[in-house]
Amino acid sequence: MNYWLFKSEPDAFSLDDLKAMKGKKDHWDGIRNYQARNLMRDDMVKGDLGFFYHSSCKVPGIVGVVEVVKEAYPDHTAWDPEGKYYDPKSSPDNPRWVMVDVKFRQKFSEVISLQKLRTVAKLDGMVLLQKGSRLSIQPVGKTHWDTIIKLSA
DNA sequence: GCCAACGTTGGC
DNA sequence: GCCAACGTTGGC
Repeated sequence: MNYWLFKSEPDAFSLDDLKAMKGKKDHWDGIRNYQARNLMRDDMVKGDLGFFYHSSCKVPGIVGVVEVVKEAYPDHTAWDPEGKYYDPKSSPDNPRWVMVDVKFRQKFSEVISLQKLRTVAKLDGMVLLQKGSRLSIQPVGKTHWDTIIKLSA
């Protein structure tokens, strides 16, 4: 059982958007960073849980929890020349990018803001809080996970 | 909108 | 394989 953090701009795709999807699930497409891809492809398994993080918005922070319900498979949005995630170097024969499916699990009663997270000593070392960190899929340690879940209660 | 930090690209 | 130039991310 692994824990993760999924970053998304709520203007593009929010936790509420996920909740509103059929089956409350969707594919996590558009990842175009090798480190993030490798985490999804190599380490993410069905049943893993992840925080849903809202970035580039008024109050950046963790808004809820999602579950990985399908493991990595080719990201077909890379093959659409009209799409904004098009990558000519990816093809069905040789897919360069992958995605997973995630399902809505929980929305916190209030956002646990980045500002708040920075004040919690137990979260020292969390990838999200490291300077210059902009990885869009991040691993979260169990201790950090539990600490944040407690904060949400 | 600014800008620091980071990843990627491509010439050499 | 180095590294300068460029594009992107994301908090503020």
